Amino acid sequence: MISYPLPSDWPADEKAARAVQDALRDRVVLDEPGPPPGTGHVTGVDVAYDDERDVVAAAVVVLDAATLDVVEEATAVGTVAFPYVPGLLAFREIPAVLTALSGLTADPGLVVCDGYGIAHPRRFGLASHLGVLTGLATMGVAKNPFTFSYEAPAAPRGSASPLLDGAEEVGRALRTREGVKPVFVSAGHRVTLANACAHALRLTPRYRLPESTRRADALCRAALRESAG
DNA sequence: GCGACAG
DNA sequence: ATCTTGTCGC
Repeated sequence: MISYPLPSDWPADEKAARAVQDALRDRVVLDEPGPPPGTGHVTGVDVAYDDERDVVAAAVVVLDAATLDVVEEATAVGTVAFPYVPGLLAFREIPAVLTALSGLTADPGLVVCDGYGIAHPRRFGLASHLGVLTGLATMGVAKNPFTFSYEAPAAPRGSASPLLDGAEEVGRALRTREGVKPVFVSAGHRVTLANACAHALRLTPRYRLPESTRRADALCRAALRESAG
């Protein structure tokens, strides 16, 4: 099994965190198409919190990309080491996520994060950060447009419209269910935006959110409950 | 200065 | 993220 250690220079405050983002953003790879949709593995990642106890639980669920069957799961429980600050989400979630990923035996394949990749104030969101640290292909699927703007995509499933930061397309608003609020897809690392959207559609045969994040969400919540009572 | 703001 | 009852709909 592969180990994904937390960098020794992990920041403790906001100023240092932004400096880390500025130092690593150039390592993001966006010219690789990424794994073909429907092949290999797709891994969902999510994190849950218990603010009262300062506890964080992360879960990673490896799925067979073709059947969406669960191949392997892993969780990690730890202490919250960073507050939620818009734009710095990665520093709150990544420590526990790396520990959970290190518990896997299977190849993660494409990692799908609950949040953003390149669609970020400094173009280095959670998915991109996780990709650079692990070398894995990553993408983000967020439930909200964050600070970006978009025009509602057409009603049919599969319709999409650009997610904009000014005039720059940083991601895409993708309709995964007919007539339902779209999800916001962005490339993280070693994946193309078009390919990321194709993966997102394959992962949503029934619900608005990807099966990968739904599985990971349920698992990290369960892990958090079991860590308490 | 004010409001907005992934999870 | 998390706190929370009922409610509308397939």
